[in-house]
Amino acid sequence: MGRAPCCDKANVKRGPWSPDEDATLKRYVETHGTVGNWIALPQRAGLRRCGKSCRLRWLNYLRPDIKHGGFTEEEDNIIYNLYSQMGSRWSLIASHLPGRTDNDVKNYWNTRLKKKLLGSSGKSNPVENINPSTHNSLPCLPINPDNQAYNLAFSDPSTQLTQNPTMLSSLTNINGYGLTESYSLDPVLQHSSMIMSEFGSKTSSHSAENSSNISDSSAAAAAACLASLPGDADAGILMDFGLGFTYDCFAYDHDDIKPKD
DNA sequence: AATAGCACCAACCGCTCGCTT
DNA sequence: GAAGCGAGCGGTTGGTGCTAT
Repeated sequence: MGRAPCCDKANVKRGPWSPDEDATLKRYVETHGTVGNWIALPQRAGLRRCGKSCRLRWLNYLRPDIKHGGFTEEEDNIIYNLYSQMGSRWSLIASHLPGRTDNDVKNYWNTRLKKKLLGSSGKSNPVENINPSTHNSLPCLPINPDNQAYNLAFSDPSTQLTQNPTMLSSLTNINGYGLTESYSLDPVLQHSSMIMSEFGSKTSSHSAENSSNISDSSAAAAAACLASLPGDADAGILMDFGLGFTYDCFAYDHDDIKPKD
């Protein structure tokens, strides 16, 4: 048996809200507050609407402190940074933007910011250089003829790589890369990082040439991460070790990053 | 002027979480 | 501990207006 519906769908109105309905809901909430039962609210307020619909209408549109449209550059940057750290946790991201709702931020991201990032000028499309990686699979790094050192930035600053056997084993056995330095606090990104450089043999199966299937969300996360960097880094590698972040680790060319002023 | 395609955004849907009984 | 319920969340859809052809 399925779950009981939250309202009688045959007897509730759907679609856009009329000014009268808005006024009724607003009047009711301003008088009685939002604390309590949203499911019972429409009946008490005299609205033929689903309680969930009332809640959404109030939170996303009628609340007095709501800001609509006109996202600032500063807000864009906050969204970039937070999305790169936590992915599509819209309510959390919105909580850092006074007057913005999760729906607003989500719509703004999906319709504008994502496109802006993936097609950004000046920085090449990170999708070209990043491989998809999945839980417990080996991260994929590009072939690196110049023995380039990569910096690794972790989504969770408290990540203890050396105490995480799965992650450490993966990183030290992939693609001929090796960890050459111990932990430090990255002076640019302000979170823990680790230098890794290439050595030994490489396997072509992990080469950048095979990196065409990156998912949309991973590409967006990578783009957001690159956008948040202060320098000219134009590519990086996302790594997901299943720690609960959109990506757990981000490898990038450290020479591209300029120190903060 | 007509219309096809696109962008935007409000609203809906289904799921999970957490609280209460 | 299990079941029931409401709140909250994120993904998706559909309507509307704008732009290009």
